Amino acid sequence: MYVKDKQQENYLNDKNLRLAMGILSISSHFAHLMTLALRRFNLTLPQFNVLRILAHYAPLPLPLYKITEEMIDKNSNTSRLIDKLEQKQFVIKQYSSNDRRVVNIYLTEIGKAKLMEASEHLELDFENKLTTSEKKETEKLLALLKSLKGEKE
Amino acid sequence: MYVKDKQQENYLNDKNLRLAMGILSISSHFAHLMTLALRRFNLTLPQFNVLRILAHYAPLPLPLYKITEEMIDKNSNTSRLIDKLEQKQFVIKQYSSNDRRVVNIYLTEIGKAKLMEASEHLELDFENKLTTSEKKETEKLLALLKSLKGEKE
DNA sequence: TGAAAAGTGTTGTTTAAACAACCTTTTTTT
DNA sequence: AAAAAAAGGTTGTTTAAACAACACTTTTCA
Repeated sequence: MYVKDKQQENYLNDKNLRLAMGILSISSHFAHLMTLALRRFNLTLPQFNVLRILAHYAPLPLPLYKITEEMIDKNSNTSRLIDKLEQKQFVIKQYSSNDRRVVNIYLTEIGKAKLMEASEHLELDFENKLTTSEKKETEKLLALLKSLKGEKE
Repeated sequence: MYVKDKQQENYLNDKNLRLAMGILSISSHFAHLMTLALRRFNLTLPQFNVLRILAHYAPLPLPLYKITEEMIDKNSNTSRLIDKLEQKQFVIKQYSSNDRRVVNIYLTEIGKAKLMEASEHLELDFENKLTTSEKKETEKLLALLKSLKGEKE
C-alpha cells in the first residue's frame, strides 16, 4: 500500500518521461531557431531536410519513397513537399521507366546552391548562439542520440 | 582557394547542424511514439504536456500565460488548447477578479486521474521499447539537454 | 497465367500549428 | 487624470501535418 502510494506520487518524476519531454522541449527550441533562420531562404525545415538528404546522394537522384524513409518526419506528405520544391526549381521529378511506380528526385544546381547558402548561414547562427561549453557537448550528445535511436554509421 | 573549396565540401558535415538535425530526428521519433500511446487516453501530446504543467502546481491554479511560458511549443494557441481540455472536463477556467485580464486554470480530479493513467502507461511503454543500454544513457542525455538549454534545477 | 498481395505515389479531408490582428484591462508616463 | 504603452486572452486566416482512401504498377505464388 505504501509502495502503491509512492508510485502514484512518482508519476511526475518518471525518468523516461522526463527524458522524452526534455528532448521534445529542446528540439522545439532548435526547430524554432532554425525555422526563423531558414525563412529568409524561402525554405521550411522539412524542405531543408529533404535538400540535405538529396545532397547526400547527389548527383544521383533518390526515389521518393527513399526520401520519405530518411526524412525526420516520416508521416508528412512527401509528394506535396517535393512539389513545392519543384515549383521553386530546387528539384526535378522524373518518373522511372524501369519501374513506373517510382519517381526519381534530382537536386538541381539551384537547389544545391540554396542548400549551401542556407547551411552556411545556419552554421554561423549556431556558432553565435551556442556557448563554448555547449559546443563541447555537441559530439557526446550526437553519439548518444545515435545510440538511442539504434543507428549505425 | 583550397580552404574555400574545403568549406564548401563540408557544408553537409557541420557538427552543429548534424546535432540539431539529430535532435530533431529523435524528438520526432519520441513524439510519434507518445502520440500513439496517448491516443487511447483521448489526449494529444500538447494537451498531455499542459496537464503535466498544471499537476506540477496543483492544487494551485496557473494563469494561462504562465502555462504558455512553460509549454514545449510556446507558439501554439494555448487558449484553444485549454478550451479543448475544458470540454473534456480535465481543467476549469476561472477569470480572476484581481486582474480581469487573467484566466486561472485549475486541474480537475478527472484531469489529474487521466494524467496519472496516461503517465503510467507511457512509462511502461518506454520501459518496453527502450533497451537497457538506452535507458542508461537517459540520465546523461537529459543532463546534457539541460546544460544545452541553460536550464537550472 | 491469373489472382492476390505488396510496393509506390497521389489526392482528399480533418485538424492543429503558425502567425497576425484585435479587444479588454492594467500599468506607466507625463 | 488622460494618453500611451504593456499585459493577457481571444479570434480569424493561411498553411501544413496527420491520416485515410485510392489508383496504378510490380511482385508473388498457387
